[in-house]
Amino acid sequence: MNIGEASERSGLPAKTIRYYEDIALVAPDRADNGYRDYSSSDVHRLRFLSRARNLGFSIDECRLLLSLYTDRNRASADVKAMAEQRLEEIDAKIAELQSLKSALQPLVDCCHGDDRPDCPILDDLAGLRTKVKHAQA
Amino acid sequence: MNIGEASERSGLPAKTIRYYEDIALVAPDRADNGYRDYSSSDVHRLRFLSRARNLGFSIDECRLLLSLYTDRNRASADVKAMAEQRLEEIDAKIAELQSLKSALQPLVDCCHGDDRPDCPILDDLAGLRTKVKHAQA
DNA sequence: TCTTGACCTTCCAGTGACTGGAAGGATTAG
DNA sequence: CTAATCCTTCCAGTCACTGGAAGGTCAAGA
Repeated sequence: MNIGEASERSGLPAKTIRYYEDIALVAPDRADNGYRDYSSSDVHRLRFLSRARNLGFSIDECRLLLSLYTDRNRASADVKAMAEQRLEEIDAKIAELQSLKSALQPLVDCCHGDDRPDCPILDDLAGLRTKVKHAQA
Repeated sequence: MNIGEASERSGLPAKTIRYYEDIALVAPDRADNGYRDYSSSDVHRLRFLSRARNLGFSIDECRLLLSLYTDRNRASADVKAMAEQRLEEIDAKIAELQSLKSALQPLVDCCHGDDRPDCPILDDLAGLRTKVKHAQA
């Protein structure tokens, strides 16, 4: 099948599929007219990539996951370790965002947000640490 | 002061400071020897940038925040709106990561993670939807 | 048969916000 | 005098695409 159909079936944009070929994640055949010709196992591979990317695995991790996937002797421990690391990264990112939020929220809460010029958010950015009233829940 | 000291005082790497000059966020003087010469208000600006970046504002948002900061007539509403949008982005990102986590966690939980080859994580990536036992809390 | 439009190809450049490194000049300490 | 440290500019690389230009191919309709 042509790249358009492979794109539809895998859910990946054609541009992305060509890019994945550039970096050797897929290797479709070529038809006589020069068009790429995808087999259903190519599409399978693309769907695998799509899912793994959606779970936040990097391209290099995807490459490794693919090689583990096609290696009938791999140990599930290898995959589990990668997934656990992903989970840790996710947790770290969530924690970071929550601390960001707890820094920004009180500033927003105590900025009156009208057409007067004084603004505790800018004051904070400028390093003028004014007392921030804790917002009532 | 030279860039090294400005870097120390602002907490930004010298590379970053030069980059900020490239994109016109700061404009230090030049000494006779060609070295950049930072005033304390330059450093103030850099610290402002550092704080805003740490809160996750983009470079363009920082540019806007700086211009609002130096505009004595700005309305605090403008700044508040930007900060509120940031908060929304943060919330959206947290939600996304949590949904990622809830997709990945059960796979990790039910992967035995030993040297046997069968692995529910890879099965899921491959589209083989095996039943995932809900982990006991 | 011609033409239109959808599809495909390659290649180049841009994204955001830096970061690394090379090559070379200036300054300072010993 | 020399070595180390600092500074300069400029170029390239990061990550994972994405946009666009220029042009070839194909299928359907008038």
